[in-house]
Amino acid sequence: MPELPEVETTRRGLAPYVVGRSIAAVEVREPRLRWPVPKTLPSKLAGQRIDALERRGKYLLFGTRAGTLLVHLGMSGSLRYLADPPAHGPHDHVDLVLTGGGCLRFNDPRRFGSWLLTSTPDSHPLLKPLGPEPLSSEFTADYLADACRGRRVAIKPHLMNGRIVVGVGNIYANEALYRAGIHPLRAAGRIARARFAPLVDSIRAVLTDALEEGGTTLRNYVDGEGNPGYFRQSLNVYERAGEPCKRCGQPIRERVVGQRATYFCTACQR
DNA sequence: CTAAGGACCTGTCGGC
DNA sequence: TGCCGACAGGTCCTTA
Repeated sequence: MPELPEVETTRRGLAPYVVGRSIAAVEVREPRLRWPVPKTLPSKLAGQRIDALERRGKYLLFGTRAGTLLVHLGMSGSLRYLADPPAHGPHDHVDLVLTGGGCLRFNDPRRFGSWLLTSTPDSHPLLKPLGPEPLSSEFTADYLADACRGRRVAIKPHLMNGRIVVGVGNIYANEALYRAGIHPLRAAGRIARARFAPLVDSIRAVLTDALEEGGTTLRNYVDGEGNPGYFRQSLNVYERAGEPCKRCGQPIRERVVGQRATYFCTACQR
């Protein structure tokens, strides 16, 4: 579910409620997530102050003196701040209870999310291999052109590979390639050099626009305060198979590429 | 090394 | 109405 705009929206919404506050307890009702929630995680975090809430790719990083809590929302996860938490419901797997009332509640029907603790986030095996942040100055046309050189894989799954660039999932890969006029099945290594600047700009623009709308809600996603994202209405191709291209009127096509639904306009994308 | 496919889970929806 | 298969925003791991 959550791609960069949704995770960043969650981070921004939660930060004012949690940064500077202390953890009273971590209540793990269902430890069977993508990886088991470590049994020692609650005792290590109890009593710690949350000094920072940052994001790397689709991971949220809660910094404490005892280590950094890594939270990933997987496909269907959401993390909400509840000032006065009601009784937990289905799929409310973890509560991070703050001193003085309030808690962060993690809900994740499919359990592809994760809660892990590390004292060395920079060298953590899940974070270390990640590529640049797409909204940072590191992500340039030169960088992406290099990262595509000689690759036979289709550009769309290549953009969704976190080692190339982080934060771009299925919705925004489809949307960015539409904006850039690049066919999602084109081999990454067969993209002309001059097309990388517009592609980088398109990726940035899609993510930035989605961020302004609070992300995209298709099913489960809500931000830190429980609000859905409103970018769905701005999608040009995603889940629009058969509907007219907003630019040329041809029907949007759908195909499965790398096991993921892929949407494009054959007239506008080459 | 690269690339492709399976695996992990639950909920929902369309078709018969 | 009920059942079954396909599919859903991610990404690691295995296999070729």
